[in-house]
Amino acid sequence: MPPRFKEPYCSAGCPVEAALGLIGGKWKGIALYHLMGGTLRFNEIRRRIPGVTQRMLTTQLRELEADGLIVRVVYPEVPPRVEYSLSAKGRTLEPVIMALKVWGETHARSPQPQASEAAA
Amino acid sequence: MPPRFKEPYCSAGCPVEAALGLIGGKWKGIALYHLMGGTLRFNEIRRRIPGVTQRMLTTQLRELEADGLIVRVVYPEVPPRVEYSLSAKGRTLEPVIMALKVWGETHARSPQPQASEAAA
DNA sequence: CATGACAGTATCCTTTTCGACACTATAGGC
DNA sequence: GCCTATAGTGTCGAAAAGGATACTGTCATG
Repeated sequence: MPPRFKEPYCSAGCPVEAALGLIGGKWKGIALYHLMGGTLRFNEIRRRIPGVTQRMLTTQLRELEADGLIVRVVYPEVPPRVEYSLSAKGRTLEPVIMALKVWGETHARSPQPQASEAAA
Repeated sequence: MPPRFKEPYCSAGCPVEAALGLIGGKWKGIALYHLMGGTLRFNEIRRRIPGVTQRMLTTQLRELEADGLIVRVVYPEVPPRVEYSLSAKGRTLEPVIMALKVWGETHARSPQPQASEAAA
């Protein structure tokens, strides 16, 4: 849980930090983004996010659930099946995530994911 | 500097994390927010953000500067005068910050600053 | 002369976050 | 019997972020 706002230390800019506190986890943005495409199982999300470990993904998803942004449904089957989807509150985040995404695509292409096509 | 995206580990959700990496510092959101109101001196920002230390504010502002989001102008005067303002790139963040702010105001009133009016 | 404002630095420390790895339990395929 | 897949948990350690405090140097004020 992000310990961002323990006290009402800030005046007007605070909601910004509050929102950031909820979606600021390292993998939360991507997870939410993928869930915007619809319900996904745990390993489906995991496969969509190369580099994340189970433990990390579990943690992040649980925090999102605790914050009421996603819904976690466990089917008492074997092998286990757990489905994640956005909650109503989570869906209200779509414009925010999209604003972040559009801005990132336009202005933050820092991680330029090519190191070999400089001259290609 | 936020070491968020060292490798191109993610596909489509990545710009979201990239954007988050730039504005995700603890005080960056508020600082940017206040700078949207116009140019401010160091201590003016500081006074607008109760709870931040010089060191933290310096760090965050320098990172924002390094990321090209704000402009820092030093006037070779005595006593020193340093003015901070949004860069052109920083101004493109306004809709993002505002989306965050609106969402936070609407959905993230978590820090409900009361703990004694439960039965009152 | 002492103090405060300005805009920081330097040093140290604590908290938080992130990540690697091993482990659970069951079922199905070979 | 062994391996894989499912969705995790537990433990440990490293790294990063955040924070407390003290210090710089000059000028104006009292």
